[in-house]
Amino acid sequence: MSSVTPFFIDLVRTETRLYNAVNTRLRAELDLGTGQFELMEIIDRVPECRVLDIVGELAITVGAVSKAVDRLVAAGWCRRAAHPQDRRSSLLHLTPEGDERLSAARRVVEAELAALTAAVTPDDLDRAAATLALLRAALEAGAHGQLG
Amino acid sequence: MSSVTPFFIDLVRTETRLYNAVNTRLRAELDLGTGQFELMEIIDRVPECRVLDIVGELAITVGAVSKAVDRLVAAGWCRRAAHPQDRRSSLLHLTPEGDERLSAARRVVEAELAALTAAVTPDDLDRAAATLALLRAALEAGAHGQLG
DNA sequence: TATTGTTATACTCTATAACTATA
DNA sequence: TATAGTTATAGAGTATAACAATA
Repeated sequence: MSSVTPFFIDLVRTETRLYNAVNTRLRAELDLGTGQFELMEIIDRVPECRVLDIVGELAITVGAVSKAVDRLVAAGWCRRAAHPQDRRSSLLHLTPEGDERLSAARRVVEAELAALTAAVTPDDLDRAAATLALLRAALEAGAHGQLG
Repeated sequence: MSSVTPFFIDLVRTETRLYNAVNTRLRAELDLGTGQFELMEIIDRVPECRVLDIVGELAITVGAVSKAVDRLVAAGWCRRAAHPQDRRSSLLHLTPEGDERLSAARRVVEAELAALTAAVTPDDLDRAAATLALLRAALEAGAHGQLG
């Protein structure tokens, strides 16, 4: 049987390099980190988004998300609104400025990624994407709310 | 044309979950982090390994590697030896204890990854691995020593 | 009691840069 | 001068856990 560890190592190395490159472009052009971009993507996509929704999707700690939201709020890109049914919780939504920043970031990210992945055929990339999506879904189904 | 961003997001999410799970197992069973495992893998594999060799492979900063090596040395798993030709540099090598720890870690990592990726067929996994390896090589060729 | 989030501590990593020693 | 590595600072991530407010 073949080993899975080399796949893991290539996955980690590729992720690091893509993430770093995207981060550099976003910082230079929009004064935004990749982490902030990911947070804003989720807040924009998930209806009535709460902090724990972000925790579940990013698989990072609730403390880290809470502080990251603080920074988005301080930047003027996000607001916390009172949750009508659950007063422990806040509903997160982007401000108009946040929405504009996110739209611009999406274009930068896509352009940078397209350039970086040009060495691989679209067909191979699509197949790898499908496998990763499947693997991701299986990992999320198995995690049951825990990180990892 | 199809978008590359969803591929990137699935890549990052999958990497995070696999990395977290491996990290949890290594911490619990060997009191070792995944980052330390990666460092020791490189030190073990690269002949006459120097700090900058690790920087080039992991795409993290030289400061982070220098401190990480400090921790490996403090744990008794690695030593710095004087470089015979270049006295600015040290040659890194694992101690016998480090070697044993690495061997044990390899088994834990492979077992954990095999369990986590069971939802994907070996054939699909091999193809995704080949695509990632190709993409990784292209990114490393393009980076020319810079991070990213 | 369990859940949602905030806050605190300590550690690791990030970028950036000053700095030493050597090539 | 350039390179190899160490060290320092500040910001952001990690785990862990105490904590408040609410379900």
